[in-house]
Amino acid sequence: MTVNKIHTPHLSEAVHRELERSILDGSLPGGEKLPTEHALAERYAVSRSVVREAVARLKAEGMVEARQGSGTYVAKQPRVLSFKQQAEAMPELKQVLELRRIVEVAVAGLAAERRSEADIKAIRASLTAMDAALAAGDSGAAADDAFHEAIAAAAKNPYLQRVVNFVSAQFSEVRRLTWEPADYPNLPLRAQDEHHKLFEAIIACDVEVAQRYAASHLDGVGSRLHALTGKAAGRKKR
Amino acid sequence: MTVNKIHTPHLSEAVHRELERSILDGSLPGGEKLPTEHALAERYAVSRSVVREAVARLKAEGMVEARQGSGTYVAKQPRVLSFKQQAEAMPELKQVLELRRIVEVAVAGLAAERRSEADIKAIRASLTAMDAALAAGDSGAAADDAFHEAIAAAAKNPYLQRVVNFVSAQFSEVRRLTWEPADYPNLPLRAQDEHHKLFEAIIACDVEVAQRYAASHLDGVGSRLHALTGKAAGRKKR
DNA sequence: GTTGTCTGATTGTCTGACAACTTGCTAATC
DNA sequence: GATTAGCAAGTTGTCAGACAATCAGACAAC
Repeated sequence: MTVNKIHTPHLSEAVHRELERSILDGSLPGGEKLPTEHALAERYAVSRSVVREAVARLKAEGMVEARQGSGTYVAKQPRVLSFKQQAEAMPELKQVLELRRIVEVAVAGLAAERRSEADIKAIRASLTAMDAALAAGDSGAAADDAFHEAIAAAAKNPYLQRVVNFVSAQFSEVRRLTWEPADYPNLPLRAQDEHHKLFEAIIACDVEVAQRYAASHLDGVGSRLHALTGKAAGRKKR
Repeated sequence: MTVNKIHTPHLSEAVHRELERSILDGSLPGGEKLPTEHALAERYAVSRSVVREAVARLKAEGMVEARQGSGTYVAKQPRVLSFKQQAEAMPELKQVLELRRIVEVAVAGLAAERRSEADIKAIRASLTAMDAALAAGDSGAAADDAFHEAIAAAAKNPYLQRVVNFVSAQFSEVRRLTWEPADYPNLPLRAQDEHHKLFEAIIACDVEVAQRYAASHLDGVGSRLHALTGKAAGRKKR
């Protein structure tokens, strides 16, 4: 039994995605009434059941609210959106980075304060994996992910962990590019140096130094993001 | 047209809630197979459509994954849960408070740095509403909510705003208790004093002072939480 | 042990019907 | 003219049954 098997696309998922896109791109603004189930079923050439299931998903996400006899309305101010949805709605990495910096600097300090031997072991393993990737000219993006996750786990606060995991996920593309050896030969080296210093501070239970290196590392991420953005734009013109 | 009208309970929502509870309380652990739609329909004495809609909601939340021909399984490691779901899974307010403190202190500084006249106006309105509630012996909980939201808006970062809104929502019960005049006559006064000082710092664009007052206020929230927890436990025994 | 086929089980979709609820229009009343 | 009550039409919520699509396990053949 493998729960993670790739599932096939279904109509209800496709309709859900389409409606979600319409809401997020502003075609269907907050408070607006969705077309009736009957109309949506016609538009997408599916049965009403499929539409209802797609709408049930939107309800679960708090994106719409249905009133029996009246219609289904886009939530006026979706209060509780998942981070995933927010990222899709607002792909502003610099703003994510700001959140990331605030949280990960604090997390680094807490990790230095609360880390166990097991935490150290996990962080070291990811660091070692990154070193190996560097030496082999491979991508260490996955190990880089694991590094940040391990530090967040060392902070011993699941809420902080989730925020870190979320912001980390938004940066997975940047991280992947950063680790492309052919494209940016020096970037992983610099980031890895910062990783090592952060790790030493966490081992040493030095809260302030850990925070300082985390801040420096995140600032480095910021400037690398800037560099990547510029270079990616340049490539697009070609 | 009022989008925020309280909606009537529906079967699909009740089944969704039940299943969600089973998953969150561990009765249905990660990777486990849900009963079949047919079985669930029998158990809850509803039609299969109702079950399907409830399950569609769970799918949207990433809590389950369905495999046609096999069954529906609890997600092994829900990676992207909404903050709401996380709160329900981990009702540890002290840990939420830690996240809250980290983020709201930073947000206070950013608000002092970035606030516009409109932001000031909004913050002042909520502060005024809290003053009025105090004078009238009413609950200022809603205005208290608005106060924190307005400050988060002044930080001009939607991600931070969402985190603040989320952690604020987790504290709505504490806030409500804090504003119960009969129960804790001095608590709102002390919190309001802190609100005013924070506001003055934001007006003055004084980042450090704003952060200091925010930190102090959040520490106050922490000790009030401790007091409320103790008192609430005491009341339960009676 | 591996591959192919078949069967039964389960989810996904469709259709039609009726219940429950909302909204707007019209008639009656003041 | 303003207000209220009743009703029809429209819309969502639920039910039931049928069939399509997919999966997992059993068993046979190699």
